[in-house]
Amino acid sequence: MSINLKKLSEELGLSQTTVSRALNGYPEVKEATRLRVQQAADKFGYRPNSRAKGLATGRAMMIGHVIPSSTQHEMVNPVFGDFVGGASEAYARYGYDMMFTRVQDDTEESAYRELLAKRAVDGVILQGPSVNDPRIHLLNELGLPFVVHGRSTGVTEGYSWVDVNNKRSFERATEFLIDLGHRRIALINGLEQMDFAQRRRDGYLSALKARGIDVDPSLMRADEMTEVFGHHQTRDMLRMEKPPTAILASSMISAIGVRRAIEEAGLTMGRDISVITHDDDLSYLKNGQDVPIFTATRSSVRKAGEIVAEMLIERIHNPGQAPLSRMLEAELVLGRSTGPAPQGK
Amino acid sequence: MSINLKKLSEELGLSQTTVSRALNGYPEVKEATRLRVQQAADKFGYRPNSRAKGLATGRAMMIGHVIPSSTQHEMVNPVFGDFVGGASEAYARYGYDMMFTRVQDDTEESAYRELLAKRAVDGVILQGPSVNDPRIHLLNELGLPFVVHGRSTGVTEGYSWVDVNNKRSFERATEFLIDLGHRRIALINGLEQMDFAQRRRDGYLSALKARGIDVDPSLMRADEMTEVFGHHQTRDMLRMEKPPTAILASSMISAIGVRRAIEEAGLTMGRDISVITHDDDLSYLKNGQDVPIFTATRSSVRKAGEIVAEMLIERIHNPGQAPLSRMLEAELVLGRSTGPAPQGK
DNA sequence: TTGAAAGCGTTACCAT
DNA sequence: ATGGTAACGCTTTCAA
Repeated sequence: MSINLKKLSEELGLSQTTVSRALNGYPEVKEATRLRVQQAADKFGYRPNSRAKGLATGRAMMIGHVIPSSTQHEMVNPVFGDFVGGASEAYARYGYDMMFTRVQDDTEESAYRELLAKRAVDGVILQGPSVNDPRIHLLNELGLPFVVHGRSTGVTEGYSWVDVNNKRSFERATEFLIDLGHRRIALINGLEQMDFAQRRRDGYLSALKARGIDVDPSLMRADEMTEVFGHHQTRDMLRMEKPPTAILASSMISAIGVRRAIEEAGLTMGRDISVITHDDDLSYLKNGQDVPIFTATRSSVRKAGEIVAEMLIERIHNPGQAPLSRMLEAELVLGRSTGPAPQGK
Repeated sequence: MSINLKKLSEELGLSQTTVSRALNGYPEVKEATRLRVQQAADKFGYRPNSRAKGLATGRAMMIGHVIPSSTQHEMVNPVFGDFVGGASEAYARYGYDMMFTRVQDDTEESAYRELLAKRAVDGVILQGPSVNDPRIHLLNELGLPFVVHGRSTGVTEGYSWVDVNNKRSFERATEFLIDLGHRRIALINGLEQMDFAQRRRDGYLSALKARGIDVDPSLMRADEMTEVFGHHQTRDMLRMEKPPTAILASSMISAIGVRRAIEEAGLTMGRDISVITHDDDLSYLKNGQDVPIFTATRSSVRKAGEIVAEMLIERIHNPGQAPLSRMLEAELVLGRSTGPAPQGK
């Protein structure tokens, strides 16, 4: 059996109380004692049992992330990794751990209830909110501290959120393509009920309208952002009478399918057609001659993860405080690369 | 305050003992009683407090994953998501939760010690082993149950592992390119000290040698599998006097950089050059005319995650049992697509 | 078939 | 500045 508080205190000839206090930095313990305790603890590699500590303090020091299996591909989405990477960074700073629970789609609601009932977490982060997301009401009702990454159009009650300005990002990306001379710009978007997808679409439409360009609904495709989806939609659009000359892809993963379809069609990227998408930090390309155009929001997502996590911890520490929110501008990098848009055809 | 065992038992006019037994399926409780207890529990939404339960049973019902921050980009790697997705599926089946701990690179060892000392997890999964990975000895020494995803060449002591046959996969991919007529095949590999990278390289070399093709070291590049890396190496190789006609990329992410560099160079994929990489399930492309060639190992990785998790749980339940191991063949899909390799040039 | 009570390893309150 | 002890919420042993 490993060392515990009782053994450690016996070893030191002190009470458990004093040892505990010394280790937790309580001011009333004599400095000499604290030092002695600290050294003994180090020597024996003592760490308080987290279950016991949690039971005694009532805090789990754990943040929950619930992943519906339909969003399974989300975990595969680099953006998910970026977000989680940022969040875990913040958790580590405050001594929190991060827990993932995978649930069947129809069990998501009970998953939150259980997390709370089991007292397994001190709070949760809500990822990928849909329009009118019912989970927000549920969590408010449960009184489980949470912060949403993104927003949920239609929800009227208060909630804390951190979001990237998706609308503005896609507006700018679209404007950029228009500036390059493109007129037939396709949008490969995420599932329509996802809040971010709506905002991105709004940005796209807003840019087109501002420039007086007709919106062609057949150039707007929305579904789960898989590679297959990107491929099929692009293939179909390239077979149209007037195919798009540029494609704005809502996800790095679906963009892979987009590019595959372009390859298959025998077209050359950047000459016959332009693709613009979320991407890694591509500043390394900036000085290149034939730099592809792109938006770089991945680093913004990472930062969002950090901010969401901090906000959540803040809310856990100060329960009952009014909802907070924070809007982030995406770090956009729009490079010129594709030359003028293909004419006519 | 939420419902707990005490309140529930008072509500029922039974002892905590009986209620606990009823809920945990002990045989000695009368069926009528069990039913009554079960209904009341459902009604009040009672769930045992996981900290208290863990403290009483000595089991955390939690599996740990330690992520060194240098491997941070790993989380962004789709393969990481696939693996974790598979693992969490298995965890859920057995009632385990999944915990991530992010650590500074130099703190990784103490992270495991702490996880054990705090009794925060029942076992851990070791991901991304290097050659001669010191963590294996550490975990054996600590007696913390673990299973390695991958193997570690050079480690002589026993350990449980699940691995995909990386060597054979890359051997077959290389053979396939050779069959298409390619002679100058580049390998964009992961960090040399990673065990999987060595095995992949071995497979690549083995195929070249079997066909009597000279190995050109300048066509072999190895580093962290980022997009930037894939881009830079490809750009450099394309500027060589005798550039490669095919590129075998060890990661989907670096392959994105590879393709970017090819675009920049004004080359057309599948005509001027072929790229083959790990990828999603691309069976959807099978019937296409200009199907790109590829290997599909992502589904294998997912399955590996599931198997690793099951093996770990098995080991947690039966401590002291001899190490187990399991080798998986990657589900390879090698489609013909690129036509003959570019001649001369 | 049921119950009382002793743990599990902490923290925190109340004394001293 | 230190110690005794209750409490946290559950499981499990021992009795009945």
